[in-house]
Amino acid sequence: MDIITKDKLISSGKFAKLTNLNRSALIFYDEHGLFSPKLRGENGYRYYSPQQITTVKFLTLLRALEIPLKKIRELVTHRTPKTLLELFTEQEQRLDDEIKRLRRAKKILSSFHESIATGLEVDETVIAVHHMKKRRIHMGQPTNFSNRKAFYDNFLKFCGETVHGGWSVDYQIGGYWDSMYSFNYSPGQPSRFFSLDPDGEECIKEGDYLVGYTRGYYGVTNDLPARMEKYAKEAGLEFTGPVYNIYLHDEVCMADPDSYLLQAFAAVKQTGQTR
Amino acid sequence: MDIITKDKLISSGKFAKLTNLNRSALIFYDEHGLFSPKLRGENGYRYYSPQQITTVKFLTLLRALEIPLKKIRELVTHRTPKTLLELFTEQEQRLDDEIKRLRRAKKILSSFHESIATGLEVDETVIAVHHMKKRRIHMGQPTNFSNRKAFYDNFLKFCGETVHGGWSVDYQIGGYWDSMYSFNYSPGQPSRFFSLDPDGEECIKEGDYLVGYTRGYYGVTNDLPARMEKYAKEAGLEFTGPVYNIYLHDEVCMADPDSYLLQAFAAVKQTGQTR
DNA sequence: TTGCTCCTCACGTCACGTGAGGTGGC
DNA sequence: TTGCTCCTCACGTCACGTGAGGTGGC
Repeated sequence: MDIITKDKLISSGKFAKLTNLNRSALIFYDEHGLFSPKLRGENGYRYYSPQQITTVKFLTLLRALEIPLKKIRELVTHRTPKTLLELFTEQEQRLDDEIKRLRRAKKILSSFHESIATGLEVDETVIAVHHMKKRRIHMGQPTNFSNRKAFYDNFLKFCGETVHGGWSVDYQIGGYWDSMYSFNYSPGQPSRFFSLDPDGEECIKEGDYLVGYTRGYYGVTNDLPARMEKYAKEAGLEFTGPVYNIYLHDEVCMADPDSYLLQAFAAVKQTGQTR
Repeated sequence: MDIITKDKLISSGKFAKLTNLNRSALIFYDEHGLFSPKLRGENGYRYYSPQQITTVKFLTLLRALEIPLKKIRELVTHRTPKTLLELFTEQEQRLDDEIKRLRRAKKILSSFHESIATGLEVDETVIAVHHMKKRRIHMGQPTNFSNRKAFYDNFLKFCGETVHGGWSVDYQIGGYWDSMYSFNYSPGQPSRFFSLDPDGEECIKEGDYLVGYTRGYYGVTNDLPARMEKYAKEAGLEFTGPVYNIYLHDEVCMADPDSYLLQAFAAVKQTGQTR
């Protein structure tokens, strides 16, 4: 090997720039026996060899994988091709998992994103028929409102069963009624809960829906069911399917609980008999 | 809104289990004004409402995005649909970047993986002709060996130019010679450096290569060039293209610098004249 | 009564980042 | 000489995790 002379070597500042590391990180690695400069000047200056760039690159790769320094130190002192191969195999798996996790987070984000954006675009004073695209959801079991804390029990039950079934409870949760009749009769008691899970096993069917909005805390529907029924009657619409409630703006994006924006939509068809 | 009574509420331990958070995290959030229980018992017990599960879910989503608590606190106190929409748009971008970063890390890992695995499978005592698949690389500029620290200068130059050109210097770096003649003549002085970048603009062409191995520190080729020439002569092979050097086992997986495993391969064809 | 859960400090951890105060090199 | 780089402490930071020591509830 070569004789090491200072003129071939690189000071800590320059080496930091070359490797895109903070100088303090280099000092930290040196102090903790992870990675030391090739040479120490009589004045204490740290000098690195160009070859050490590749070593640092490998170190930063391991750090980018969030392997703790303790494990890196172990690894580096006991490395063999076989142990490294094991590590790499394990880490490739971990990376796959992590990528999946991030993709999931993206899905959740864009689900919220869509709701909030819709809430901003929409004219909430107007009730109208809109064509809605198919939308996947995860549907919970039927609810059971027999005692006074039933809402919470049902909500908890939905969350528990959702997680237990391997579904995610991170998407927004909405309320489902079998019919406009039951929505109007007991707007605070959905027949089922559902979550806006784009990988859900069921879906909100594509089709025409009568869509209305109101503001208020969870469960507050004000006169919305009545307004929807009235509109339907006047427009010659017949309710043909379930009613869905989704909070487009909820606690996630609003501080004032009385301003949450509820969207209700019910499957309808034209009867032809307009008043 | 409902009157809050304890029987609808959930203790900190149970709430922690429900939300899959550590109890200490809940206490930490409470102490730092991020998220507090609905009710505090006279004995100091923390009681959460089932509704707060969704709040926590949102919190953990933000934490999963690695948004610092400080920013989360700001966000939560000043949230509006618009600011949240901005945040989500920004975070979706960040997630895309992060996924790209992880994919890149995976590529780097699998590149090392392949080298190490090949090094373990191979019979390093044998020189032989192998058909090699096309392999993308990033090729550096021609080297210039005029002074005694030229190797390091060239190496640094390659690294600098690679990064500067937008390429990655995280893949393994190898040596390239225009011909077997120049490899044999100056085995310590490659005509160019290259990196095993699978997105590189050039490639090692698919075809037949004479492949040999030796062990030693970077730049140590021992008698490998001579052995390759001898083998070629005896087997009636003609060298038709460049020579590549790759360290299958280098400092990444070996502690002993004298045991690094070098693979050299040179493009050949049969002349038909076997001795 | 037993065992489980809850509480509040207080200190630890991880991988650096950030000065303060001072020296070395071209 | 000036300005830049380097050094060594020492303390800060971030988001909890981990006991210790003690109380409350069924």
